Amino acid sequence: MARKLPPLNALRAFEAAARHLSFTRAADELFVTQAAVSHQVKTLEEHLGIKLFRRLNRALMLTDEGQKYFPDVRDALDQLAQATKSLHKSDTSGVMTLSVMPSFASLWLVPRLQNFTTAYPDIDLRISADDKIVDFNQDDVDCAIRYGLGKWPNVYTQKFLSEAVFPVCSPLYLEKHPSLSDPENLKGHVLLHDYAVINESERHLSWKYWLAKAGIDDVDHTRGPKFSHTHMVMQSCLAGEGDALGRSAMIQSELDAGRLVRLYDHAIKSKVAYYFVCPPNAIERFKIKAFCDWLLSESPET
Amino acid sequence: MARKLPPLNALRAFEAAARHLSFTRAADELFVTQAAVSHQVKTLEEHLGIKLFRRLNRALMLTDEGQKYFPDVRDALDQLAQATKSLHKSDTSGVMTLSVMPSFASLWLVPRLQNFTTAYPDIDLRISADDKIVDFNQDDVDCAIRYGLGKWPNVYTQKFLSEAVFPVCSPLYLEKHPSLSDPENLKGHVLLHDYAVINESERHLSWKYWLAKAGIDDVDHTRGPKFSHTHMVMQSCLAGEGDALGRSAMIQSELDAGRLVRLYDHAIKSKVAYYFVCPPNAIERFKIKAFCDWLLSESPET
DNA sequence: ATAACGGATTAGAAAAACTAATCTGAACGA
DNA sequence: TCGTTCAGATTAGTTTTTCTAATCCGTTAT
Repeated sequence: MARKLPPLNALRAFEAAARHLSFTRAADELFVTQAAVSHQVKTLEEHLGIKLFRRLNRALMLTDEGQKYFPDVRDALDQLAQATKSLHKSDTSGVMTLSVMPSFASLWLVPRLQNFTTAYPDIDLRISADDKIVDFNQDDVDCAIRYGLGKWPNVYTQKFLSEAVFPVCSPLYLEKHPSLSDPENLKGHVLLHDYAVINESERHLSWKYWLAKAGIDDVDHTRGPKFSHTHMVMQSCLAGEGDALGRSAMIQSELDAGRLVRLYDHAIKSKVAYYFVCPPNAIERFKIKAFCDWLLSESPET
Repeated sequence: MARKLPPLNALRAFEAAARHLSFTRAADELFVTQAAVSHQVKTLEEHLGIKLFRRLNRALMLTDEGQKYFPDVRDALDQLAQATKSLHKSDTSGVMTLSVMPSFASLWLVPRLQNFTTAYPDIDLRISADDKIVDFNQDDVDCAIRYGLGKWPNVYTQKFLSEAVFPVCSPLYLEKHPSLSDPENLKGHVLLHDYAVINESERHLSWKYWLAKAGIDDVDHTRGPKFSHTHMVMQSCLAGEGDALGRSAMIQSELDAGRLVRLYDHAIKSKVAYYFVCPPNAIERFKIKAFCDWLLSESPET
């Protein structure tokens, strides 16, 4: 095909200058100096071999040729702007892929998801439940939910849910075990562990950390069954097999339903929280923005 | 208004890549490397926050969003290309200003001009008869005819008429004066001078130079009336008042009509000639090209 | 006269674009 | 299963373009 196009940035300058009939005002619009516009227009005129403006003493006017050229250029640029806007604003339908940790997906997200799909029936949300941190450049994913401190480079970040950690157990278990009015009583309890909690950033989810924070040093934090995933820990706990460290975000519905009860008020309010992340400009997109807004609306914190 | 446009050059790269479904082939079309296209597309995708391509192992395909964006971008760029082409090719009407030396205008150009205006009735040719050399950046002139060696910077140059210089007189004058079979006889003649001929590049138009070239050293080249313009010299000569140095380009019609006769065969074929000049790319314009072509067609040399 | 306006010009700084070289991962072929 | 090819990604450094700051110039308004 090999289209022959003039310098496109120069066209933009020309269009603005023609619209304003002033290099100075065009420069303001484009956030550059008057000199820049002057250069660009000159470049264009030289490229075309056609004078587009008649520079008068105090005014600027289009030559016949400029007069003829301007509407076409304006319309074409309008079309580009329009197409770009549509791309951002009106992608109200189609696939949107979200990457999320499996535990969060099953315990928090999925139970609430119906609200979203009802509100936006045209958005085909795909959940990619995976513990690895996605690279938006690499993986075919539009946005993600991440758990951490909110410091990730090169992404738009929006915190939507913070988390407190405290011991919970089933009412059944509570009946059968020593009073828990005092944390010391934990000595006689079965502690359920999530052994996926290994790295530093998640140590606040371990009994060791929680007991230390609570000032309890005579309970053996290594005792009790260990599970590979949070939801297995919770299943065990719901079944009345012991005490688990509950993450507020994950167990709210269980607490509400009375299937779990909270022991003591002492909670570790962690700095770690749940964040919505997406590529820096993707938040402009209708779908992405809609989902992010929905997350915030589902959060008890907003 | 403040239109919000993505990086335009990146759009061009995207369009080509989408059309070819290959960065490599797009790069070929745009005369850049594959890496450049890759960069540009990435820039665009980051700017938009939207992935436009799905990079597969061996193939490239558009994402849903890219699919939607592409036709709009293609059409807009087409429109720009079209508008630009129109500007160049189909400005078959309207004003076109030509700068030309007054002498050449009256003696060569104007007599022939009817042929041009008949062929292109929609082109409104304005003749700006002026001896100064125009600056296309400064003066509101589309093209010019210049007399010289054809070495002007920053302009498109097309030689269309070279010039020989030789003595002429009117038949009347010839009758009344000594035989002119021999250049020596010029001694008894009246020499008509063009005193506008002052600078080096025009010395070949002076009797002094011509006589020297003809190997005649016993004729006083300072004798005779002096006129400020070529056409005054010619008027005097036509009136039978003396011998003038005729410039072939200017007097062809007088010779043809028998109003002037040529003396001797000895002519100075000068390196100086008549050139059509215009801004470098202006020759792409229909009007300009048409005029230049017409000049060439009017020249006896083509 | 003189200030103000609006564009042009110039030189140099900043930013964008491009290239060359290399890497990657998948598919193809023997 | 190894090596080759293909197409895009990446990286670092260069080149080109674009932009700015400062100043100039001609005109107009006060």
